[in-house]
Amino acid sequence: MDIPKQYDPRQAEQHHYDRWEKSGAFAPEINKDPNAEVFTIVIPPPNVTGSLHMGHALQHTLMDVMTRHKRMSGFRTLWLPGVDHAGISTQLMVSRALKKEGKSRHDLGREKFVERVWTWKHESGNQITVQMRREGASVDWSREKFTMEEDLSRAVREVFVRLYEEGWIYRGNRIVNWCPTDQTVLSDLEVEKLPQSGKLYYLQYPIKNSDRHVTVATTRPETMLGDTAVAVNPKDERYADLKGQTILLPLTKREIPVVFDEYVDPDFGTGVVKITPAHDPNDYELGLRHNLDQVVVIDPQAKMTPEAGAAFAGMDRYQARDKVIEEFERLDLLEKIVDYEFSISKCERCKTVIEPLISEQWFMKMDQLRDLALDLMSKERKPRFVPETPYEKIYTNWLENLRDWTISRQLWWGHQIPAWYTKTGEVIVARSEEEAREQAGTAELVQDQDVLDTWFSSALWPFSTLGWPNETEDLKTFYPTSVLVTARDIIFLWVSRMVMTGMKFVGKEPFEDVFITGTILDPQGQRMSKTKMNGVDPLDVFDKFGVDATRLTLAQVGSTDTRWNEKQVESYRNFANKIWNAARFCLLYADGAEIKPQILTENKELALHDRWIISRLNKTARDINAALNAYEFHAAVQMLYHFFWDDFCDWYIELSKSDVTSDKAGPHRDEARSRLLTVLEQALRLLHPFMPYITEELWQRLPGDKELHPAYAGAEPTIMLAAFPQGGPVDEEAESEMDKVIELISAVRNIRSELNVSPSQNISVLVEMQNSRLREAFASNVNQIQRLTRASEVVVSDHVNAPKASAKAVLSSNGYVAVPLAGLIDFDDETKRLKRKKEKLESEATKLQSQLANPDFAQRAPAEKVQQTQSRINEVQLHIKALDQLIENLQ
RNA sequence: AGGCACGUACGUCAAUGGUAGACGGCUUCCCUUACAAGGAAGAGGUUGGGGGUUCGAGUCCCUCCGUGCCUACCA
Repeated sequence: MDIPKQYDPRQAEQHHYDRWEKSGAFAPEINKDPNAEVFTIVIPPPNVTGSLHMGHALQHTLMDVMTRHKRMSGFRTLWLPGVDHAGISTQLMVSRALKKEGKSRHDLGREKFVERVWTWKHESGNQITVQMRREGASVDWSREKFTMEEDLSRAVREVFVRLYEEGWIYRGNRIVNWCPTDQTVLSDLEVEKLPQSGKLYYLQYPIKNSDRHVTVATTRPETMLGDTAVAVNPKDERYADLKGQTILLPLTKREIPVVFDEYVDPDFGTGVVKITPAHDPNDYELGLRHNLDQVVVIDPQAKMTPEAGAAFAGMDRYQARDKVIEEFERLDLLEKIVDYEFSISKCERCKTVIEPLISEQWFMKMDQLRDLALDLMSKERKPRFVPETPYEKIYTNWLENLRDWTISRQLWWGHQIPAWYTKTGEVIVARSEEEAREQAGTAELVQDQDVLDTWFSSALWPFSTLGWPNETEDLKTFYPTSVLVTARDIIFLWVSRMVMTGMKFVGKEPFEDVFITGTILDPQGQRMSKTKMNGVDPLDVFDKFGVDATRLTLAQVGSTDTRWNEKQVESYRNFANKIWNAARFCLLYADGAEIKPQILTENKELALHDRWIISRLNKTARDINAALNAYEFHAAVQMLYHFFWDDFCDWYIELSKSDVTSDKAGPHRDEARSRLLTVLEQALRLLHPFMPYITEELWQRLPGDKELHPAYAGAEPTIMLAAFPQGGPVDEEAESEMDKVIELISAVRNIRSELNVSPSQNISVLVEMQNSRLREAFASNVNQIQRLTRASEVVVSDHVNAPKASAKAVLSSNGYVAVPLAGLIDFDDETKRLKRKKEKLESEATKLQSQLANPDFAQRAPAEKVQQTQSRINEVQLHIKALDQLIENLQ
């Protein structure tokens, strides 16, 4: 067999995914066990406009690790993929393309525009699904969903109608966040507040029938044209005499009242606030309380309206601002302008400054839905957040302060609101136009032009994708899903809403657990973002180091924020190469070997290193299962790395090498080779959820029949469907004896290194060991010890007469090892070397003894702890004593 | 403005209140017949500062310093 010396990730990545997908191994139907437990994940649907970024790669890796682990453990697994129609982003993207042709969406008209979006979707909207295949994501493509397709749209309409009938969805005229660029309303969660340095303008408003004035402070002077009152705090004695006074609003000739409201903070600014109910959310609320007029002076294009006055009508809001200031200056009513830091609301997508406007929109009442989610948390503690802190609290706090959700959007791309209007203005909400006609008793209906917020359909994702509102088999089988894996920034936008709708419409929580991933930051600790251009493209990393190495790096990130560190990926690339070469060795000596998992459990007389590796394998498998079930990905990766590299490669392969590579063919050699190959095969299975490509590539090269998990009997062979090792008995005796063998070999290597004895120089190794069991263990491993210490002879005895000119090291359990080095030993240096070791031990002993000497410790610490400390002291002291002996012998 | 996290080796990160670890990097030696993307052996820490609780603190409490994140209607 010809196996290259270096692992080529690209080669493996090209060969397996298609076969997996076509064989149906990703679909739950592959599992033939009718009693199999079910494991489900629905993917957070990426935007159809999106391409893969590090956040996706992280989430997908974790979901794939879980899914592959559960699948190999015999679960009926479904990882359901899909894509979100992403209303605003997609509409913007297609509009931009149109602009290049010199057209706007209005030139096309709604119908043609939407057609155009669909064409775009079919041509270039599947980029991310291609990239997910590269990642190795074992999603069931046969169930792939898109939020705009008919069955999901049906679910959207169903939910809308039901909530409308209950009075939880309503239409109303309220102040909303308006984006003048995108020409649509936005929910509170779609605007971001950014700190900004600006100016605070102090304007003087004359008081009628008086020569006095009040001064108000504002960051947006242009809104004064829409002022309908000024307000002061009722407790503010400075302004008590304003009661009943009228203000002459400059530039407008309007007379406006003074109102008294607790909202005003007397300590800020002048303590007098100008009130513009039509253009500020707080003023709007205050206006309602005091029955104030709403004068609209800014229109949806952010231009001034005729109501702003002839001098301003048609002017841009910022131009108007300058003009207002100019006028105030001219009238000598501008008191001062000061520099001021404040936050400004911007459209999350296009960064335009939001203009609060009064507008007729659809809203969803959230109080009862919110209570469903809060009750679920308080009564059943669901969903379970991982990590629990701080996310459980963040989630509940947010729910407690939840306000109504603006669900309509003035876009064309999205789910058109299933509401129709009759000529007389009657509103009909229905599941379809026919239904609406029936209800209205007329065919002359006009459908509402708005669409729903993209997150409306996302909120239904865990059940709409499984066929709801139909009572499908999939819904019965896979809902509630097992775990949701997502980033923390959409806990409110998405997670909470899924919980609420899931409870309301299916009556059960949509997922048991919510795993919140960490964030991958750039090397400077900054968030990766398109605008900063500091993002690392996962596909570049795949190309450079391979998908498997990247996945291992990402899996380790888990739920902690981590700075991107390419070195880490490189080290896992090296790990992949190590795996490759370990397998290469096993395969080079596979003649006569077969994979027999039963040898791992049968009670047979085996050599120490065989018993040891089986024990290590069992323990590692057990611990990895536990770690994965607890979402401790970091721990699982560490365990795999150490098991494979340290235990399997550095020790087991080396210890079994002489048997495996022996010239003598025969059962002894065959069995050694079979054990090696079997352990390798088990290790590949453990690695597979993390490193699907290399493990499959190697597994396919292993000789003979390889067993699949019984649930997948008869399926096309793939490591994907082999049973995940569950772990078995741990052989404490073998582990402890092996530790001593390792200690002995390390001690000799240490002597070699410290005394600069070249590896090529022959040495003798003399071992004195009082403990008979260990003496036997050493004796029966003389060949291995000799090989690994590169010694010409190894003598093990209960008493050795080592020459004085020997380098020595103390072994635990009453023994020492001596390496005679006539001519190379300087007695003074050797004494110093041993004394250095002694010093280290002495400082440890001192520390422990002072602890033990403390009567409080002996009294209050658990007996077990005291016992442990005592026995450690004994051990250390024994070691010191032995060292003293060696030092004395040198004198 | 409030709230919440975080601060551990040169770097990135681990550590149910019980002797502080891993990987990379670094130093020395070695192309030993799976692998130099490798092997062997090392060096490296008052766990941001200070105080407290405890027999015992990286871990719990207080405080200061530093860094992030989220929420918010201060015009």
